Amino acid sequence: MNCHGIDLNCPVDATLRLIGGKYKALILWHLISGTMRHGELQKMIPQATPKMLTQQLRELENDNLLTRKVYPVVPPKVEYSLTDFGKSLKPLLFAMYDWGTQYMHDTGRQISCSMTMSAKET
Amino acid sequence: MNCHGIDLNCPVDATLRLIGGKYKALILWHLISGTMRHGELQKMIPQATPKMLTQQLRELENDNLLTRKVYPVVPPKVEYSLTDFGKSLKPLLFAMYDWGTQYMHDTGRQISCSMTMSAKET
DNA sequence: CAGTATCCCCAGTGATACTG
DNA sequence: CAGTATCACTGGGGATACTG
Repeated sequence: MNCHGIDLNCPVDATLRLIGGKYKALILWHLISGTMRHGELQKMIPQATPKMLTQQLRELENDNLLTRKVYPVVPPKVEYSLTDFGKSLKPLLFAMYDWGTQYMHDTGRQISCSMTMSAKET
Repeated sequence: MNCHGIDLNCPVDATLRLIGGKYKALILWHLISGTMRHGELQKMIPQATPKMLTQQLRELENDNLLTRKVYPVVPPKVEYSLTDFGKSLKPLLFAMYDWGTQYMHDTGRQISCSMTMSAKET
């Protein structure tokens, strides 16, 4: 039994169960460049509704891929950051980025969501 | 406009649109080790119903990630293989496999779906 | 701001039966 | 064997309104 009550026997399957959610890889990818607030993530992933974004963030938090830090201030402030476990996904996320970049280049599309290379060094 | 009628601007998003389908990464992963028939894939991905498997295979075919070869024999025989474009996903799929393997190892789970290392050399 | 709480709908999926 | 066709359902996800 895994964290979702289903047998995991294939590593690729296991990976997908953790980061295969609708916006999970995208969220994790954007968090590579650093801590972000809910609203910032919302702007970067506009296709996700606030509800969905929150839901995916909660699942990622439950799976220990990111941490949620709440500041007791008004107005509310919440920051999301990758855990070390989440950071271990960097090679995979960069592989996704690289393949997508190549694909978009080959098909002549613009790339409007880039990533500073400095993040890769961390 | 991309192949599904939605703007693609983030490479990670672009990647997910092509291989983010429910069983797509799994299908592509299993095809790395070579050509496979529908029934073989079905056994390797039992959680997918035949209908779903066919549907995902069609989408992958439409996106030129795999080819479908029909032999005009009785009983029918259909073989699926990765295209060169599909093979370009290998680094990404192996990154998924590697991360999943590490994760399963860390959480003390058995790995019953392995992959011969020979495939990696191709 | 960063969420919850509700309601609601339909598209994705399963189950079943059938066919070239 | 490798599908297609059909029906039925349900729960994932959208829309909206509200709150600490």
